[in-house]
Amino acid sequence: MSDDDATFMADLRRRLNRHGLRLTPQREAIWRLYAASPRGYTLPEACRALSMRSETPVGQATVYRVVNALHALGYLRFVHDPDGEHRYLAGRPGHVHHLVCRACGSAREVRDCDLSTLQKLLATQTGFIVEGHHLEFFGLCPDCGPLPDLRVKEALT
Amino acid sequence: MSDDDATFMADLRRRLNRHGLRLTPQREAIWRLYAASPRGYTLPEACRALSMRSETPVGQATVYRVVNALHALGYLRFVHDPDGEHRYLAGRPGHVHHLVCRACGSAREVRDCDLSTLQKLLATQTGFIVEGHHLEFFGLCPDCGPLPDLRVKEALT
DNA sequence: CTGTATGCAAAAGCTTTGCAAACGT
DNA sequence: ACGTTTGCAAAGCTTTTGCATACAG
Repeated sequence: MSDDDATFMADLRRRLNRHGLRLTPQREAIWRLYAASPRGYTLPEACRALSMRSETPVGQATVYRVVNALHALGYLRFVHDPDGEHRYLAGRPGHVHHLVCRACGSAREVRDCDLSTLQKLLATQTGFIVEGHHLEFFGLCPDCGPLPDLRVKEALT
Repeated sequence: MSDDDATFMADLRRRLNRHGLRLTPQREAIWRLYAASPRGYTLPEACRALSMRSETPVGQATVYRVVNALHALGYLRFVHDPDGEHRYLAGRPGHVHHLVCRACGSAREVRDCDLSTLQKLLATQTGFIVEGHHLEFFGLCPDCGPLPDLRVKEALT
């Protein structure tokens, strides 16, 4: 285990404790699973991945409960699949958007985002109190694209 | 039935026919349901709304099939609930974003959106082929806001 | 007429919940 | 020790599918 990793786990433990929550082997396993994948997992995917692995298998109900908790604490975010499914990703709290590959599903964070002008304009024009926004870019990552139309591939299966 | 309405239905029929699909009373009922609501419906909500109504009740399987078809044809879009649920809305095809009220859920279209500069920048910086984006604003509509924190209300139920 | 669409009911999948036993602090 | 967490299994949802019947074009 690297130093960074140990430090991070200690942080995670403190942060959980501050909310009256505990760091268990299952919670650590779930965090590690997500931290190791740029693509993230939907809940059913995470259940499958964590029940099949030999070391610290995690029950389905626990996966649902813990992923929701980590999301509420800001340790996990989610992006929307091409199918609209929630795909959870490891990430620290803050205002971040994503660039998601439609072929392999891997995601990168997008830090620049100046929509404040547009938000103010919307507020004046519509009378809405604009509280925030959700923005996702999609396309093909350097490893996947360019490709022929993906539907062609699907048709061959 | 107004002229516009009749014209629209004729368009819908033609467009369906072009894909080998037919305009049935059920499909018309589903379209009308959506066209009449600025808030839209999730699939289960639409099922409930369409099975309870006296005239042309529509079976659940049909609602799922037809909403998906209308979405594929571009007649319905969806936005994401606060819970992340898909809430379908009537709307013509094209590049449109939404401003969604978190209190009543009603949505308004946002037509201005210049993210092309940002998209190009992302493409150069990351090597992704950026194909598009999904953008939603949320806040409180003129009828609903300002309000005290909604979670307070939930806690009292 | 032909092929599409519908409704039913069953199946499959996803998510939540109650509870006794196990465990972290 | 205490209160939290876990896993199981059941229950509650949402969504899909197969098939016989009905209907639009």
